[in-house]
Amino acid sequence: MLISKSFIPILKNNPSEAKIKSHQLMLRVGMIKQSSAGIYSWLPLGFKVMKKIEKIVREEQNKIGAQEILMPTIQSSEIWKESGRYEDYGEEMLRIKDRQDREMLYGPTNEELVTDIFRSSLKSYKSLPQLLYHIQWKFRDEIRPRFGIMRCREFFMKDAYSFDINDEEAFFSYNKFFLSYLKTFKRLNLTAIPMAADTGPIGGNLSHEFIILAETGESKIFTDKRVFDLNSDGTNLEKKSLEDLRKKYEQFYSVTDEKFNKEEFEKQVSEQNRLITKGIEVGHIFYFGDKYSKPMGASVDLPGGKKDFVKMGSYGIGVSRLVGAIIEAKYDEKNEVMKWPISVAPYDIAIIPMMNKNDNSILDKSNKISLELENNGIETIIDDTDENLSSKIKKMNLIGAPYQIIIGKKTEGEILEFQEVGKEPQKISLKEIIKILKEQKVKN
RNA sequence: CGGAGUGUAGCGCAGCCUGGUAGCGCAUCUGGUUUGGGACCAGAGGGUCGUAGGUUCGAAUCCUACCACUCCGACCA
Repeated sequence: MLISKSFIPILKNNPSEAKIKSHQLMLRVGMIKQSSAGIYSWLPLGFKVMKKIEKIVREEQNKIGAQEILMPTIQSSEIWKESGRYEDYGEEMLRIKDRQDREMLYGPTNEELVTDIFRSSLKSYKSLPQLLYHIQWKFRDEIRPRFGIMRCREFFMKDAYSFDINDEEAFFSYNKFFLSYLKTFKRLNLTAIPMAADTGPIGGNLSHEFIILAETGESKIFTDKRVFDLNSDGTNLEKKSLEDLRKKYEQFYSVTDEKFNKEEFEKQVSEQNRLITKGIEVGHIFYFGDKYSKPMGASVDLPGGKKDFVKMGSYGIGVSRLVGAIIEAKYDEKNEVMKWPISVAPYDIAIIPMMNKNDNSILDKSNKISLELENNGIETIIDDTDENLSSKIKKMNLIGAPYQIIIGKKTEGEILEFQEVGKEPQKISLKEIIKILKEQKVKN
Protein backbone atom coordinates (compact mmCIF):
# COMPACT_ATOMS: atom_id res chain seq x y z
CA MET A 1 0.00 0.00 0.00
CA LEU A 2 1.22 3.45 -0.90
CA ILE A 3 0.61 6.07 1.77
CA SER A 4 -0.23 8.61 -0.93
CA LYS A 5 -3.09 6.42 -2.15
CA SER A 6 -4.31 5.21 1.23
CA PHE A 7 -7.22 6.36 3.33
CA ILE A 8 -5.30 6.70 6.57
CA PRO A 9 -6.11 10.19 7.87
CA ILE A 10 -3.44 10.83 10.47
CA LEU A 11 -3.76 13.77 12.85
CA LYS A 12 -0.87 15.59 14.43
CA ASN A 13 -2.82 16.51 17.53
CA ASN A 14 -4.62 14.13 19.82
CA PRO A 15 -8.36 14.77 19.58
CA SER A 16 -9.39 16.26 22.89
CA GLU A 17 -12.27 13.90 23.58
CA ALA A 18 -10.08 10.82 23.85
CA LYS A 19 -8.96 10.07 27.40
CA ILE A 20 -7.36 6.66 27.15
CA LYS A 21 -4.57 5.65 24.88
CA SER A 22 -6.44 3.19 22.69
CA HIS A 23 -9.06 5.80 21.92
CA GLN A 24 -6.39 8.42 21.27
CA LEU A 25 -4.38 6.25 18.93
CA MET A 26 -7.41 5.00 17.04
CA LEU A 27 -8.63 8.53 16.30
CA ARG A 28 -5.15 9.85 15.75
CA VAL A 29 -4.21 7.33 13.12
CA GLY A 30 -7.65 7.17 11.55
CA MET A 31 -8.70 3.66 12.50
CA ILE A 32 -12.20 4.73 13.48
CA LYS A 33 -14.48 7.71 13.17
CA GLN A 34 -17.15 8.41 15.71
CA SER A 35 -20.61 8.55 14.24
CA SER A 36 -22.54 9.26 17.42
CA ALA A 37 -22.07 8.50 21.12
CA GLY A 38 -20.72 4.96 21.34
CA ILE A 39 -21.15 4.25 17.64
CA TYR A 40 -18.23 4.18 15.24
CA SER A 41 -17.34 3.70 11.61
CA TRP A 42 -14.31 1.54 11.01
CA LEU A 43 -11.84 3.03 8.54
CA PRO A 44 -9.43 0.88 6.52
CA LEU A 45 -6.64 0.63 9.07
CA GLY A 46 -8.91 -0.24 11.99
CA PHE A 47 -11.05 -2.55 9.93
CA LYS A 48 -8.02 -4.48 8.74
CA VAL A 49 -6.91 -5.12 12.31
CA MET A 50 -10.38 -6.11 13.44
CA LYS A 51 -10.72 -8.53 10.52
CA LYS A 52 -7.46 -10.18 11.44
CA ILE A 53 -8.58 -10.61 15.03
CA GLU A 54 -11.86 -12.03 13.78
CA LYS A 55 -9.98 -14.54 11.64
CA ILE A 56 -7.97 -15.82 14.58
CA VAL A 57 -11.07 -16.05 16.74
CA ARG A 58 -12.82 -17.98 13.97
CA GLU A 59 -9.94 -20.41 13.50
CA GLU A 60 -9.82 -21.22 17.19
CA GLN A 61 -13.58 -21.77 17.30
CA ASN A 62 -13.38 -24.15 14.37
CA LYS A 63 -10.57 -26.06 16.05
CA ILE A 64 -12.84 -27.16 18.90
CA GLY A 65 -15.53 -28.25 16.48
CA ALA A 66 -17.79 -25.22 16.68
CA GLN A 67 -19.77 -24.43 13.52
CA GLU A 68 -20.26 -20.92 12.26
CA ILE A 69 -23.69 -19.49 11.56
CA LEU A 70 -24.92 -15.95 11.09
CA MET A 71 -27.97 -14.68 12.92
CA PRO A 72 -29.60 -11.32 12.19
CA THR A 73 -28.98 -8.16 14.17
CA ILE A 74 -32.70 -7.37 14.36
CA GLN A 75 -34.77 -9.81 16.39
CA SER A 76 -38.44 -10.20 17.18
CA SER A 77 -39.56 -9.52 20.73
CA GLU A 78 -41.59 -12.74 20.75
CA ILE A 79 -38.77 -15.06 21.73
CA TRP A 80 -37.57 -12.65 24.39
CA LYS A 81 -41.02 -12.69 25.91
CA GLU A 82 -40.83 -16.49 25.95
CA SER A 83 -37.60 -16.50 27.91
CA GLY A 84 -38.83 -13.73 30.18
CA ARG A 85 -35.93 -11.46 29.38
CA TYR A 86 -37.94 -8.90 27.40
CA GLU A 87 -38.84 -7.33 30.73
CA ASP A 88 -35.63 -8.23 32.58
CA TYR A 89 -33.14 -6.82 30.14
CA GLY A 90 -34.29 -3.27 30.70
CA GLU A 91 -33.16 -0.03 29.13
CA GLU A 92 -30.00 -1.49 27.75
CA MET A 93 -31.99 -3.15 25.00
CA LEU A 94 -32.70 -1.01 21.96
CA ARG A 95 -36.34 -1.52 21.08
CA ILE A 96 -37.69 -0.71 17.65
CA LYS A 97 -41.11 -0.87 16.03
CA ASP A 98 -41.51 -1.87 12.41
CA ARG A 99 -44.16 -0.45 10.06
CA GLN A 100 -46.69 -3.07 11.15
CA ASP A 101 -46.15 -1.85 14.69
CA ARG A 102 -44.46 -5.11 15.65
CA GLU A 103 -42.03 -4.92 18.54
CA MET A 104 -38.53 -5.62 17.34
CA LEU A 105 -35.13 -5.14 18.93
CA TYR A 106 -31.50 -4.82 17.97
CA GLY A 107 -29.90 -7.91 19.47
CA PRO A 108 -27.73 -7.36 22.54
CA THR A 109 -27.03 -11.13 22.62
CA ASN A 110 -28.48 -14.22 21.01
CA GLU A 111 -29.42 -16.92 23.52
CA GLU A 112 -33.10 -16.76 22.59
CA LEU A 113 -32.55 -16.73 18.86
CA VAL A 114 -30.13 -19.62 18.86
CA THR A 115 -32.36 -21.63 21.17
CA ASP A 116 -35.21 -21.06 18.77
CA ILE A 117 -33.05 -22.26 15.88
CA PHE A 118 -32.00 -25.32 17.84
CA ARG A 119 -35.44 -26.37 19.03
CA SER A 120 -37.01 -26.18 15.60
CA SER A 121 -34.36 -28.35 14.01
CA LEU A 122 -32.92 -30.93 16.39
CA LYS A 123 -34.98 -33.44 18.37
CA SER A 124 -32.61 -36.26 19.29
CA TYR A 125 -29.85 -36.71 21.83
CA LYS A 126 -27.92 -38.32 18.98
CA SER A 127 -27.40 -34.87 17.46
CA LEU A 128 -25.60 -33.63 20.56
CA PRO A 129 -23.33 -32.01 21.39
CA GLN A 130 -23.74 -28.95 19.18
CA LEU A 131 -21.47 -25.94 19.31
CA LEU A 132 -22.66 -22.99 17.24
CA TYR A 133 -21.13 -19.55 16.98
CA HIS A 134 -21.48 -16.37 15.03
CA ILE A 135 -19.57 -13.14 14.72
CA GLN A 136 -21.99 -10.29 14.44
CA TRP A 137 -22.74 -6.73 15.50
CA LYS A 138 -24.50 -6.28 18.81
CA PHE A 139 -26.11 -3.23 20.32
CA ARG A 140 -26.39 -2.44 23.99
CA ASP A 141 -27.69 0.98 24.87
CA GLU A 142 -25.10 1.75 27.52
CA ILE A 143 -26.04 4.50 29.93
CA ARG A 144 -22.73 6.12 29.38
CA PRO A 145 -20.60 4.90 26.53
CA ARG A 146 -16.95 5.86 26.95
CA PHE A 147 -13.34 5.05 26.14
CA GLY A 148 -13.91 4.82 22.40
CA ILE A 149 -14.59 1.30 21.29
CA MET A 150 -13.84 -0.16 24.72
CA ARG A 151 -17.26 0.63 26.07
CA CYS A 152 -19.42 1.51 23.13
CA ARG A 153 -22.98 0.80 22.18
CA GLU A 154 -22.56 -0.96 18.88
CA PHE A 155 -19.82 -3.55 18.92
CA PHE A 156 -18.59 -6.61 17.06
CA MET A 157 -18.66 -9.82 19.01
CA LYS A 158 -18.18 -13.52 18.65
CA ASP A 159 -20.80 -15.38 20.61
CA ALA A 160 -20.99 -19.15 20.78
CA TYR A 161 -23.60 -21.46 22.24
CA SER A 162 -23.34 -25.08 23.37
CA PHE A 163 -26.13 -27.67 23.56
CA ASP A 164 -25.61 -30.85 25.56
CA ILE A 165 -27.52 -33.79 26.93
CA ASN A 166 -26.49 -33.41 30.59
CA ASP A 167 -24.30 -31.41 32.95
CA GLU A 168 -21.26 -33.59 32.52
CA GLU A 169 -21.26 -33.21 28.76
CA ALA A 170 -22.06 -29.52 29.10
CA PHE A 171 -19.01 -28.97 31.30
CA PHE A 172 -16.99 -30.77 28.66
CA SER A 173 -18.22 -28.24 26.09
CA TYR A 174 -17.55 -25.40 28.53
CA ASN A 175 -14.00 -26.57 28.98
CA LYS A 176 -13.43 -26.74 25.25
CA PHE A 177 -14.18 -23.04 25.06
CA PHE A 178 -12.00 -22.45 28.10
CA LEU A 179 -9.08 -23.92 26.14
CA SER A 180 -10.07 -22.20 22.92
CA TYR A 181 -10.06 -18.83 24.66
CA LEU A 182 -6.63 -19.29 26.17
CA LYS A 183 -5.29 -20.19 22.73
CA THR A 184 -7.05 -17.31 20.99
CA PHE A 185 -5.68 -14.67 23.35
CA LYS A 186 -2.23 -16.18 23.20
CA ARG A 187 -2.22 -15.85 19.42
CA LEU A 188 -3.16 -12.22 19.88
CA ASN A 189 -0.10 -11.86 22.05
CA LEU A 190 -2.16 -11.13 25.14
CA THR A 191 -2.02 -12.75 28.54
CA ALA A 192 -5.62 -13.28 29.50
CA ILE A 193 -6.45 -14.70 32.91
CA PRO A 194 -9.67 -16.63 33.44
CA MET A 195 -11.39 -15.41 36.59
CA ALA A 196 -14.42 -16.53 38.50
CA ALA A 197 -17.13 -14.03 37.66
CA ASP A 198 -20.66 -12.92 38.17
CA THR A 199 -23.14 -14.11 35.59
CA GLY A 200 -25.22 -10.93 35.36
CA PRO A 201 -28.31 -10.96 33.16
CA ILE A 202 -27.17 -14.06 31.25
CA GLY A 203 -27.76 -16.14 34.37
CA GLY A 204 -26.38 -19.49 35.49
CA ASN A 205 -23.87 -20.52 38.12
CA LEU A 206 -20.60 -21.25 36.37
CA SER A 207 -18.77 -18.45 34.68
CA HIS A 208 -15.28 -17.19 33.88
CA GLU A 209 -14.24 -13.78 32.69
CA PHE A 210 -11.06 -13.58 30.65
CA ILE A 211 -9.22 -10.46 31.68
CA ILE A 212 -6.06 -8.83 30.43
CA LEU A 213 -4.16 -6.52 32.72
CA ALA A 214 -4.39 -2.83 31.91
CA GLU A 215 -4.35 0.30 34.02
CA THR A 216 -7.28 1.69 32.09
CA GLY A 217 -9.37 -1.43 32.58
CA GLU A 218 -12.79 -1.15 34.15
CA SER A 219 -12.65 -4.38 36.13
CA LYS A 220 -10.86 -4.47 39.44
CA ILE A 221 -9.12 -7.79 39.91
CA PHE A 222 -7.60 -9.73 42.78
CA THR A 223 -5.28 -12.50 41.81
CA ASP A 224 -2.42 -14.77 42.67
CA LYS A 225 0.63 -13.84 40.64
CA ARG A 226 1.47 -17.47 40.01
CA VAL A 227 -1.49 -17.72 37.65
CA PHE A 228 0.56 -15.80 35.09
CA ASP A 229 3.05 -18.65 34.83
CA LEU A 230 0.37 -21.03 33.56
CA ASN A 231 -0.42 -21.87 29.97
CA SER A 232 -2.44 -24.40 28.00
CA ASP A 233 0.52 -26.23 26.47
CA GLY A 234 -0.02 -29.96 26.29
CA THR A 235 -3.77 -29.78 26.72
CA ASN A 236 -5.78 -31.71 24.15
CA LEU A 237 -9.51 -31.99 23.50
CA GLU A 238 -9.96 -35.08 25.71
CA LYS A 239 -12.37 -34.64 28.60
CA LYS A 240 -9.77 -35.37 31.26
CA SER A 241 -7.11 -33.15 29.76
CA LEU A 242 -9.53 -30.22 29.63
CA GLU A 243 -10.67 -30.77 33.20
CA ASP A 244 -7.06 -30.74 34.33
CA LEU A 245 -6.48 -27.48 32.52
CA ARG A 246 -9.34 -25.79 34.31
CA LYS A 247 -8.26 -27.19 37.66
CA LYS A 248 -4.77 -25.92 37.03
CA TYR A 249 -6.10 -22.40 36.67
CA GLU A 250 -8.72 -22.65 39.38
CA GLN A 251 -6.17 -23.66 42.03
CA PHE A 252 -5.09 -20.03 42.21
CA TYR A 253 -7.30 -17.33 43.68
CA SER A 254 -8.35 -15.05 40.85
CA VAL A 255 -11.54 -12.99 40.89
CA THR A 256 -13.05 -9.67 39.91
CA ASP A 257 -14.36 -7.35 42.59
CA GLU A 258 -17.92 -8.71 42.35
CA LYS A 259 -16.71 -12.02 43.76
CA PHE A 260 -13.98 -10.64 45.97
CA ASN A 261 -13.79 -11.83 49.53
CA LYS A 262 -11.00 -10.30 51.55
CA GLU A 263 -10.73 -13.11 54.08
CA GLU A 264 -10.44 -15.82 51.44
CA PHE A 265 -7.96 -13.81 49.44
CA GLU A 266 -5.68 -13.34 52.42
CA LYS A 267 -6.03 -16.95 53.49
CA GLN A 268 -5.32 -18.43 50.07
CA VAL A 269 -2.67 -16.09 48.71
CA SER A 270 0.57 -15.35 50.47
CA GLU A 271 1.45 -11.69 50.70
CA GLN A 272 4.18 -11.73 48.04
CA ASN A 273 1.88 -13.42 45.53
CA ARG A 274 -1.01 -11.02 45.89
CA LEU A 275 -1.81 -8.83 42.94
CA ILE A 276 -4.56 -6.22 43.04
CA THR A 277 -4.91 -4.34 39.80
CA LYS A 278 -7.22 -3.48 36.95
CA GLY A 279 -8.04 -5.30 33.77
CA ILE A 280 -10.08 -5.34 30.61
CA GLU A 281 -12.64 -8.04 30.09
CA VAL A 282 -12.10 -9.50 26.63
CA GLY A 283 -14.07 -12.72 26.95
CA HIS A 284 -16.71 -14.26 29.14
CA ILE A 285 -18.02 -17.83 29.28
CA PHE A 286 -21.17 -19.01 31.03
CA TYR A 287 -22.86 -22.25 31.88
CA PHE A 288 -26.58 -21.82 32.59
CA GLY A 289 -28.12 -25.26 32.07
CA ASP A 290 -31.79 -25.07 31.09
CA LYS A 291 -32.36 -21.40 31.84
CA TYR A 292 -33.45 -20.81 28.24
CA SER A 293 -34.18 -24.31 26.98
CA LYS A 294 -36.85 -24.85 29.65
CA PRO A 295 -39.04 -21.79 29.14
CA MET A 296 -38.54 -22.02 25.40
CA GLY A 297 -39.15 -25.76 25.21
CA ALA A 298 -35.86 -26.81 23.65
CA SER A 299 -35.71 -30.51 24.46
CA VAL A 300 -34.39 -33.70 22.90
CA ASP A 301 -35.49 -37.34 23.09
CA LEU A 302 -33.28 -39.38 25.39
CA PRO A 303 -32.21 -43.02 24.92
CA GLY A 304 -34.88 -44.36 27.31
CA GLY A 305 -37.70 -42.65 25.48
CA LYS A 306 -37.92 -39.70 27.85
CA LYS A 307 -37.33 -36.09 26.95
CA ASP A 308 -35.14 -33.52 28.64
CA PHE A 309 -34.28 -29.90 28.13
CA VAL A 310 -30.88 -29.35 26.63
CA LYS A 311 -28.14 -27.95 28.82
CA MET A 312 -26.68 -24.78 27.41
CA GLY A 313 -23.77 -22.44 27.78
CA SER A 314 -22.74 -19.28 25.99
CA TYR A 315 -19.32 -17.90 25.21
CA GLY A 316 -18.44 -14.38 24.15
CA ILE A 317 -15.36 -12.64 22.84
CA GLY A 318 -15.41 -8.91 22.22
CA VAL A 319 -13.77 -8.76 18.81
CA SER A 320 -13.97 -4.99 18.39
CA ARG A 321 -13.00 -4.42 22.02
CA LEU A 322 -9.89 -6.53 21.46
CA VAL A 323 -8.60 -3.96 18.98
CA GLY A 324 -8.58 -1.44 21.82
CA ALA A 325 -7.36 -3.97 24.35
CA ILE A 326 -4.31 -4.80 22.25
CA ILE A 327 -3.51 -1.11 21.93
CA GLU A 328 -3.84 -0.65 25.69
CA ALA A 329 -1.37 -3.49 26.11
CA LYS A 330 1.09 -2.56 23.36
CA TYR A 331 1.02 1.19 22.73
CA ASP A 332 3.85 3.26 24.15
CA GLU A 333 2.01 6.58 24.28
CA LYS A 334 4.93 8.52 25.67
CA ASN A 335 7.10 7.84 22.66
CA GLU A 336 4.10 7.51 20.38
CA VAL A 337 5.11 4.06 19.20
CA MET A 338 2.64 1.31 18.48
CA LYS A 339 3.77 -2.19 17.68
CA TRP A 340 1.02 -4.55 16.61
CA PRO A 341 1.55 -8.25 17.18
CA ILE A 342 2.35 -9.59 13.72
CA SER A 343 -0.71 -11.84 13.86
CA VAL A 344 -3.02 -8.81 13.63
CA ALA A 345 -0.79 -6.02 12.32
CA PRO A 346 -2.44 -3.95 9.59
CA TYR A 347 0.85 -4.18 7.70
CA ASP A 348 3.77 -6.46 8.45
CA ILE A 349 6.49 -4.07 7.43
CA ALA A 350 6.82 -0.35 6.72
CA ILE A 351 9.12 0.81 3.94
CA ILE A 352 10.47 4.32 4.36
CA PRO A 353 12.18 5.72 1.27
CA MET A 354 14.21 8.91 1.57
CA MET A 355 12.92 10.66 -1.51
CA ASN A 356 14.74 12.86 -3.90
CA LYS A 357 12.75 14.73 -6.52
CA ASN A 358 15.50 14.57 -9.10
CA ASP A 359 16.24 10.93 -8.54
CA ASN A 360 13.55 8.26 -8.65
CA SER A 361 15.94 5.43 -8.04
CA ILE A 362 15.21 5.26 -4.31
CA LEU A 363 11.46 5.06 -4.79
CA ASP A 364 11.92 2.53 -7.60
CA LYS A 365 14.07 0.42 -5.36
CA SER A 366 11.48 0.65 -2.58
CA ASN A 367 8.72 -0.44 -4.91
CA LYS A 368 10.78 -3.41 -6.06
CA ILE A 369 11.46 -4.45 -2.50
CA SER A 370 7.80 -4.08 -1.66
CA LEU A 371 6.77 -6.25 -4.58
CA GLU A 372 9.21 -8.93 -3.57
CA LEU A 373 7.89 -8.91 0.00
CA GLU A 374 4.26 -8.97 -1.14
CA ASN A 375 5.03 -11.94 -3.39
CA ASN A 376 6.18 -13.71 -0.26
CA GLY A 377 2.93 -13.03 1.54
CA ILE A 378 4.26 -10.10 3.54
CA GLU A 379 2.05 -7.01 3.66
CA THR A 380 3.89 -3.75 3.13
CA ILE A 381 3.17 -0.07 3.38
CA ILE A 382 5.41 2.47 1.65
CA ASP A 383 5.54 6.14 2.50
CA ASP A 384 5.96 7.56 -0.99
CA THR A 385 5.24 11.15 0.04
CA ASP A 386 7.94 13.81 -0.08
CA GLU A 387 8.00 14.51 3.62
CA ASN A 388 11.25 14.25 5.47
CA LEU A 389 12.56 11.18 7.21
CA SER A 390 11.61 12.11 10.71
CA SER A 391 8.01 12.82 9.89
CA LYS A 392 7.73 9.55 7.96
CA ILE A 393 9.10 7.53 10.84
CA LYS A 394 6.75 9.18 13.34
CA LYS A 395 3.84 8.38 11.08
CA MET A 396 4.86 4.76 10.65
CA ASN A 397 5.39 4.41 14.39
CA LEU A 398 1.73 5.27 14.86
CA ILE A 399 0.48 2.97 12.11
CA GLY A 400 2.30 0.25 13.97
CA ALA A 401 3.76 -2.20 11.47
CA PRO A 402 6.09 -4.26 13.68
CA TYR A 403 9.03 -3.95 11.26
CA GLN A 404 10.54 -1.06 9.29
CA ILE A 405 13.03 -0.69 6.45
CA ILE A 406 14.68 2.63 5.64
CA ILE A 407 15.93 3.08 2.10
CA GLY A 408 18.03 6.07 1.17
CA LYS A 409 21.32 7.20 -0.20
CA LYS A 410 23.11 5.42 2.61
CA THR A 411 21.64 2.10 1.53
CA GLU A 412 24.50 0.08 0.15
CA GLY A 413 23.65 -2.46 -2.54
CA GLU A 414 21.54 -5.33 -1.32
CA ILE A 415 22.08 -4.65 2.36
CA LEU A 416 19.08 -2.92 3.91
CA GLU A 417 18.55 -1.01 7.09
CA PHE A 418 16.02 -3.17 8.88
CA GLN A 419 14.51 -2.70 12.30
CA GLU A 420 12.05 -4.50 14.47
CA VAL A 421 10.16 -1.74 16.28
CA GLY A 422 11.62 -1.25 19.73
CA LYS A 423 14.84 -3.11 18.93
CA GLU A 424 18.24 -2.21 17.51
CA PRO A 425 18.43 -1.63 13.74
CA GLN A 426 20.40 -4.18 11.75
CA LYS A 427 21.84 -4.28 8.26
CA ILE A 428 20.77 -7.39 6.43
CA SER A 429 19.71 -8.54 2.98
CA LEU A 430 16.16 -8.67 1.70
CA LYS A 431 16.37 -12.46 1.63
CA GLU A 432 17.10 -12.55 5.34
CA ILE A 433 14.29 -10.10 6.04
CA ILE A 434 11.82 -12.30 4.17
CA LYS A 435 13.04 -15.31 6.12
CA ILE A 436 12.63 -13.54 9.48
CA LEU A 437 9.12 -12.27 8.70
CA LYS A 438 7.95 -15.59 7.30
CA GLU A 439 9.14 -17.34 10.43
CA GLN A 440 7.36 -14.80 12.63
CA LYS A 441 4.14 -15.10 10.68
CA VAL A 442 4.15 -18.91 10.86
CA LYS A 443 4.90 -18.86 14.57
CA ASN A 444 1.96 -16.55 15.22
C1' C B 1 -30.82 9.56 35.33
C1' G B 2 -27.96 13.13 39.13
C1' G B 3 -23.69 16.51 38.93
C1' A B 4 -20.04 19.36 35.93
C1' G B 5 -18.52 21.13 31.25
C1' U B 6 -17.98 21.96 25.98
C1' G B 7 -19.89 23.27 21.00
C1' U B 8 -15.93 28.98 16.52
C1' A B 9 -12.14 25.85 9.39
C1' G B 10 -10.25 18.70 8.91
C1' C B 11 -7.55 18.65 14.19
C1' G B 12 -6.02 21.69 18.53
C1' C B 13 -7.48 26.33 20.34
C1' A B 14 -8.08 32.13 21.07
C1' G B 15 -11.95 35.82 20.69
C1' C B 16 -17.31 36.08 24.54
C1' C B 17 -16.52 39.08 30.62
C1' U B 18 -16.74 44.96 28.35
C1' G B 19 -21.87 43.67 21.40
C1' G B 20 -19.48 46.83 15.75
C1' U B 21 -20.06 40.80 10.90
C1' A B 22 -13.82 36.19 12.94
C1' G B 23 -8.30 34.92 14.25
C1' C B 24 -3.79 31.66 15.55
C1' G B 25 -0.99 26.85 15.17
C1' C B 26 -1.14 22.34 12.58
C1' A B 27 -3.33 20.11 8.24
C1' U B 28 -4.84 21.14 2.84
C1' C B 29 -3.69 23.48 -2.25
C1' U B 30 0.08 26.25 -5.74
C1' G B 31 5.28 27.58 -6.80
C1' G B 32 10.25 27.12 -5.18
C1' U B 33 14.31 25.40 -1.96
C1' U B 34 14.95 20.98 0.95
C1' U B 35 15.09 15.73 2.67
C1' G B 36 19.32 10.29 7.69
C1' G B 37 14.85 11.91 13.09
C1' G B 38 7.79 15.95 13.15
C1' A B 39 12.11 21.48 7.41
C1' C B 40 12.14 26.62 5.05
C1' C B 41 10.37 30.81 1.83
C1' A B 42 6.33 33.01 -0.96
C1' G B 43 1.26 32.71 -1.96
C1' A B 44 -3.95 30.52 -1.79
C1' G B 45 -8.52 28.18 -0.37
C1' G B 46 -11.73 26.83 3.60
C1' G B 47 -16.15 28.86 8.92
C1' U B 48 -24.45 31.52 7.79
C1' C B 49 -19.31 30.83 15.19
C1' G B 50 -24.38 23.61 17.27
C1' U B 51 -29.93 24.86 16.10
C1' A B 52 -34.17 28.00 16.76
C1' G B 53 -36.14 32.17 18.84
C1' G B 54 -35.51 36.88 21.59
C1' U B 55 -33.09 41.78 23.10
C1' U B 56 -30.54 45.55 20.07
C1' C B 57 -29.47 50.25 14.89
C1' G B 58 -26.08 46.02 15.14
C1' A B 59 -25.10 39.34 18.28
C1' A B 60 -19.73 34.36 18.00
C1' U B 61 -20.34 37.81 22.21
C1' C B 62 -26.31 39.26 26.16
C1' C B 63 -31.20 36.26 27.25
C1' U B 64 -34.43 31.74 26.50
C1' A B 65 -35.38 26.97 24.67
C1' C B 66 -33.72 22.83 22.24
C1' C B 67 -29.92 19.52 20.20
C1' A B 68 -25.20 17.16 20.22
C1' C B 69 -20.81 15.68 22.50
C1' U B 70 -17.35 15.07 26.79
C1' C B 71 -16.13 14.19 31.95
C1' C B 72 -17.50 12.35 37.26
C1' G B 73 -21.19 9.07 39.56
C1' A B 74 -24.83 5.27 39.49
C1' C B 75 -25.01 1.20 35.56
C1' C B 76 -22.48 -2.80 32.69
C1' A B 77 -21.27 -10.63 29.10
